[in-house]
Amino acid sequence: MNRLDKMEIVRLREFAIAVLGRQGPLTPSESEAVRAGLAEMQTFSAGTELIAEGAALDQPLLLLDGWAMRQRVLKDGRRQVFSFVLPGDAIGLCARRNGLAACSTLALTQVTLAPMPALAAALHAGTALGSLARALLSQEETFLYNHVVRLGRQSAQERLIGLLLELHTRLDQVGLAQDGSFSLPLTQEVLSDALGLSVVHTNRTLQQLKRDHLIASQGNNISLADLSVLADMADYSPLPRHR
Amino acid sequence: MNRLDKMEIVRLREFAIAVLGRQGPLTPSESEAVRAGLAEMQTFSAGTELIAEGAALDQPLLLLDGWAMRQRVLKDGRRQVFSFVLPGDAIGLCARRNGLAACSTLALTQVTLAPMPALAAALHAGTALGSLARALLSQEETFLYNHVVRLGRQSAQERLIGLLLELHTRLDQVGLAQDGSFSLPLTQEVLSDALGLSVVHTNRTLQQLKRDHLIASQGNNISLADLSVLADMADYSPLPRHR
DNA sequence: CGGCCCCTTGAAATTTATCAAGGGTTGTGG
DNA sequence: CCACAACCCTTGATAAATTTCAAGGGGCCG
Repeated sequence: MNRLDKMEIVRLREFAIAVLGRQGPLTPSESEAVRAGLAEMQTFSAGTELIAEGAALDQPLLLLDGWAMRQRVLKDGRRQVFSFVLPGDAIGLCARRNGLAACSTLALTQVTLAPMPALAAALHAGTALGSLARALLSQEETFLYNHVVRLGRQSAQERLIGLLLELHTRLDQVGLAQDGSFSLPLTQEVLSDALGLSVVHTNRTLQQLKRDHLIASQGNNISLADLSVLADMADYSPLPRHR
Repeated sequence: MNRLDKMEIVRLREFAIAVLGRQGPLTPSESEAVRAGLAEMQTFSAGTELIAEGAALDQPLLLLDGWAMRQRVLKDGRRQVFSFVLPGDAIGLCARRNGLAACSTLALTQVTLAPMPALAAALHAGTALGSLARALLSQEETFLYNHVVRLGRQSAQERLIGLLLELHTRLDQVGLAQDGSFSLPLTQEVLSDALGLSVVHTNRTLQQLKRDHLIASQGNNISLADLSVLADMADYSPLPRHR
């Protein structure tokens, strides 16, 4: 846990309110509950386990800053990363009573979270916050299905492009991408464990994409050269596939 | 759609009632609703699309007989099978309002289904049927996560064993496996599309398992020789991994 | 009988993993 | 301020897993 300066706290509050209000204005009582949650925001350092596999999902948290991931580790140490949790996403939100976590969630960077029981409360409501809560869950499901397709039926290059495009779409949605580029705080090892590849192969695939001028990077920043070309290469559609 | 003889209808009703009552006795009104649903059972032939990708999930159906699968097809024809739907499972059940199907569901064999709105109604109730409905959904989620691990981090042999063990566990749960053996109405092509392998490789992997006397088959029937040896080979645990 | 579907096989090509090692950067303690 | 460790990225060489291509066989059904 860590101190945030005042400016940062203000920024994160505004971010949260913008994200939660994406589907429409909140009701007064929802607003109140959101405000209360935001007052409790906390910061955790990279590597912290935010939710353990099998834990009860009863206290949704809104991720305000930083990245987290959902993962599982096999007996022999192999690891699979299921998904990434980005700012504006919820952790521990579940549409079922007594839901349990199917995998553990770890902070990938320093993260700031705020308890957001209002999300759970709104889940079955007809309000904008309710739609948002359900949209978060349904996106999560969609992303998992898309990930299965990548792992099961796509080449290394397609997997990588598909994942990068998905991350871009999601970050763009909350204002964290500019013109195809965004901060990607993942080691190649984490990326590999998400994509089901070896680190060496991930490295080479990334380099090939750079050589082909399809992506560029400096430090943690990555930039996707031509979204529509990339989307075509990986059979990627930014929106749910029906529609 | 197809005619069922009377004996078969009786058998399927009893099967449904046993499955739905697995978590405890139903309330009178639930019983009534279940009975009403069962009166409407229908049969569809193999290949029928039971739910289209993007369709509204508002009418849960209980699968009484036969197998179905959830799948998606890429632009170029590659296919990924996400999961199998076995007797006793629900199709079109969703914990969220206005949920949409993330993939399409197809009948793999001739199937018999009964509308079961009582499952949706019970989702947020404290009754035994409510627990069952939630258990069905949470199992489905668990299976999907397990499948991601298979595709991302396991070898062909591990994937195959893991899937066969999962199918065995699930069929055993509803009385459709005897002593490690069960009916497996899947072509090797479907199996391959689930496991993310080529048909040829699936075929060879299966044969190797047979040569090693780990499995045996005749026709659609498969039999798993030693469940604990197999479980060990594929890092498989029949129950949710926590516990 | 012919066609279709599914399973099987061999050979070759391709993709991906593994092994081993070196380089760069960063943070930390001497 | 330097030395060292830890971590991450990179590279080359080799091995292994998996795919692709091509073809043949068997069973089932119209």
